Amino acid sequence: MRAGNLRGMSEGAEQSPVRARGRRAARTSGDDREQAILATAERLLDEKSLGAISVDDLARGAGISRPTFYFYFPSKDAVLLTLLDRVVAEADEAMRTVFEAPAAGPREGWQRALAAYHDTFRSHRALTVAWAEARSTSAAVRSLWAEVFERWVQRCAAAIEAERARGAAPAGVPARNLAVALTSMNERVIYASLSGDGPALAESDVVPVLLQVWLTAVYGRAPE
Amino acid sequence: MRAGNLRGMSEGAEQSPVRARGRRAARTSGDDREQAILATAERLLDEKSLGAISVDDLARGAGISRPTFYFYFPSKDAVLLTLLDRVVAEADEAMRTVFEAPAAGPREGWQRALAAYHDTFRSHRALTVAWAEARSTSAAVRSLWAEVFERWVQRCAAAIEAERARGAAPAGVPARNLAVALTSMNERVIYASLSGDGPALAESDVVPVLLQVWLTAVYGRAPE
DNA sequence: GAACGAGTCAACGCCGTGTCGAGAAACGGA
DNA sequence: TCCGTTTCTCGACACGGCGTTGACTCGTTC
Repeated sequence: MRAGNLRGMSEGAEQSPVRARGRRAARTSGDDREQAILATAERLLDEKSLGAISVDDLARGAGISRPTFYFYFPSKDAVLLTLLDRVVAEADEAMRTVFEAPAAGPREGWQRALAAYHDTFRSHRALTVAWAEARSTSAAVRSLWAEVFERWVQRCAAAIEAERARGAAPAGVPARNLAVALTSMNERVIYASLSGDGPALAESDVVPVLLQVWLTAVYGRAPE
Repeated sequence: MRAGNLRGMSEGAEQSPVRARGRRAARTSGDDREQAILATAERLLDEKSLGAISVDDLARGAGISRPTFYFYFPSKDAVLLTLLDRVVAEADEAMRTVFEAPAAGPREGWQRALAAYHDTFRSHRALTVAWAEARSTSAAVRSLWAEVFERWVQRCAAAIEAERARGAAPAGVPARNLAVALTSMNERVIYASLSGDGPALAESDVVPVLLQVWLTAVYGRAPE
């Protein structure tokens, strides 16, 4: 009895589901179904919100019955989590790239980081919106988000501290607090521009505006 | 047949539910029930999330049966919306007060505005968290939020423009875009600190950090 | 060809929502 | 005082989503 990949219970590593133990992964029709479910989920998310998608929709879309769905995934959230793992990997990779590449100057560097953040989520609009939606209902989704957020905050806080250390940025509130506030801004502004609900910035305005706020917050000074 | 107050359908004004048409509001046991429902909702929200509260919980808490609940409110969301109307009124009042009172200086003024924003939502923690949660499931809730957000943005954008006009703040990205980004930051940072999920600022750090970002973003300059 | 595991699904139980229609309770007039 | 109207109440229902159970098929392996 395949337990599905266990997203949804116990957080943690759990990279690839140990799959293909047998020499040649004999008869993998099961994997096809699993992929079909994931593909269906991604397709349906382009059309409707996560809440409007039922397990039955996913099963039908993958050409199986509802109980069979549960053979592959323990819940709808687990499907989302599996999909999100890809996005998270991509986001982490983008972050690594950006923070390790040498920048021509501060403006260049922060600009690139913000653009990377924006691009990553913009290129997975539907998933990003579903992610935010599921945060209120699933602790696992919430904590996956918290991990990603935390990694960005740490990178940014470290970068701010480095700028302060070399005398390029003035001291002020703790670097970590600054990073938390600014990263929160990124998150909310980008989400609003992707989901299109309420007053939001046009996509082309997002990075310039965020950049201005980041630069002044990190390097600028208040009046008096 | 009382239609309940019609929160949940057709947005709009709809201040007080036209109640008490009869000379003396003869026999208002109905109002008592309605208040009981609202009070129950507020009490339960302190204990559990909106999603974990069923219509049955609200009905039982108010001492009535589930069908009777529907005599007073068309849905659970409508109860929340009614509760939120109070918070919105309070937030608008706080905003009006803050923006109309003369400030000793820029720092004073913005500090007061941020504190007002923070205080308003902090004093209704449970409702604020429920509000955010319901935004993903109810269009009415979403649009109520958008209205409040928009009013703050307009006030702040106007204030920024005034500062620019009198030469105190440099030109840069459009004032409205700046206001949208900064207000988004407020929203997200305050929500995170109230809901306590994921990495968040301590409540006492919220206003100082936000203030630093606002001041530098409005008045400061980027390097080069 | 028996035993096994992977895969499949009809049928079930549970819980939440919202509605319908039959009443009880209070009032306002004739 | 009775009678109609309005207000209010709820038992019973229909529906839909979730997750589980138990039996059944079908290849593979020994």
